[in-house]
Amino acid sequence: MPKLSSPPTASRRDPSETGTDGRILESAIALFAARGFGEVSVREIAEHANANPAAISYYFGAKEQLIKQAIRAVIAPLNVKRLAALEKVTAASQPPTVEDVVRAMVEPTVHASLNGAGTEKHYARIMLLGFALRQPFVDEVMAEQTDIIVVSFVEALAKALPNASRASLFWRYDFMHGATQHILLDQTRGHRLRRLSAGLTDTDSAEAIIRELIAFITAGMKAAA
Amino acid sequence: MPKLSSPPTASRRDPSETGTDGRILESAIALFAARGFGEVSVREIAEHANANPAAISYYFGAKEQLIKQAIRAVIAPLNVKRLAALEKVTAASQPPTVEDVVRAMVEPTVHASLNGAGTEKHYARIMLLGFALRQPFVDEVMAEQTDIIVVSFVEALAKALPNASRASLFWRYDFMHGATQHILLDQTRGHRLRRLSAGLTDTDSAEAIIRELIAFITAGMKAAA
DNA sequence: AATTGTTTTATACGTTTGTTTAAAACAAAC
DNA sequence: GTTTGTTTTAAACAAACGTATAAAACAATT
Repeated sequence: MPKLSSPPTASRRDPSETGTDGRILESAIALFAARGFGEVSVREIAEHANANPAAISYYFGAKEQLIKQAIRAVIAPLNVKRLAALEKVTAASQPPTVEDVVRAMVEPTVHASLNGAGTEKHYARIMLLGFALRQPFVDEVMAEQTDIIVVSFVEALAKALPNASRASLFWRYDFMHGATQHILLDQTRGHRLRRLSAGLTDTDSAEAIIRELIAFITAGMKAAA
Repeated sequence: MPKLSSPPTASRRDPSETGTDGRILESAIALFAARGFGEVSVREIAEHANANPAAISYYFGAKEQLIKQAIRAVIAPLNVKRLAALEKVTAASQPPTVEDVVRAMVEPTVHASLNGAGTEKHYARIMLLGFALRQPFVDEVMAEQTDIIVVSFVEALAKALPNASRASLFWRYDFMHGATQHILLDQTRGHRLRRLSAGLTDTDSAEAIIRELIAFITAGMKAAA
């Protein structure tokens, strides 16, 4: 158990400043993303981080805490970008267009997953695993990280589509999320869509994904009820 | 290892005819869906099925084979329904509408997940877990079960949208899949969307989900390139 | 140089894991 | 009723798991 006085992790802010705890967290994220939470052992993480297994207990306590921190570390910075992009289009005197709002969600998400440096690029996989592992402690951190985003974007969509019902906007937000999330997994799943389409879909190209997603989702958002 | 002469599993067709192997498979599916492949032990499955742990080895060999059979048993019958629904709308003399094709995908999928009897109702979770667990033997069975569906539906979409590019249709098929898949998980994730929308979205209602999905996806499919 | 607080290490504990073995129980055929 | 083939069982295997312990190494302060 970590010392109660001045927990080392809480004080450090940037995990890329390679202290032992930062190395552990980065290794955990990379290995989790590649193979899954339950499929990676703390020993493997420690080895990958050039650290001792006991150092994980020292800095993070139990494995559950490490998983929570990993989810947080990947999603939180992306949320900052999404909310910043959203504010940029909603702060204007004119109400935003549907495409503006959709872009504020899609662009940061796709760029992080495909071109992101560091832990950002593991967003899609970590998100998927967070949805897959159905345990209370995961639900907690997932809700903590994603609830605000849903509400903020639905509000912005309501400004862009004043005649749409609130219910429709919640449904369609979820469809947007699902479509975006799923296409971003193609890269890590052996480019299944690219293979099936005989190369017609370049699922490594952030620009292509963004273009196609925005066209599809924007039209879907505008659909009649 | 099972006897090589006349393997017991291969000869039985309906897993609900409660032989020991059928009970094991059903228990495995239910437990896997609830908690994940790696998080459920063969001992738990055996106990839930009122069987001996060794019976799993006897009928299925290794745990990997049991996982493969579980994925197959859940997805295969649903694929039959989807292809039947698709054939019904493409067999006519007139080309199908976009909505026809979308409905042929959405309706069987949603009904299976929400109103399905037996193992069908675990479709969304098993599908998610199949995508989450990135191992060669899982990729194999997932491809085996889903590749034909992609190709068939993209072909049908091409008939409904003769002016759309093939590339667009592949992209949008994937978006359709992602949106459908994700909304079906809300039920098993504590009704997160329903909670955030303060009850405006009834994610237990197959009719509501189908209606909203079809409106959104059909509009997305028709979007200009 | 000695002291204090923090970090890292080697080692071990008790469980649980997937799988195997060989014997027992059962069923069917003659 | 004995034989033959199949199914089920109890018991055990080695390996891997998460975590704890206590000593060593290190760093900072006086």
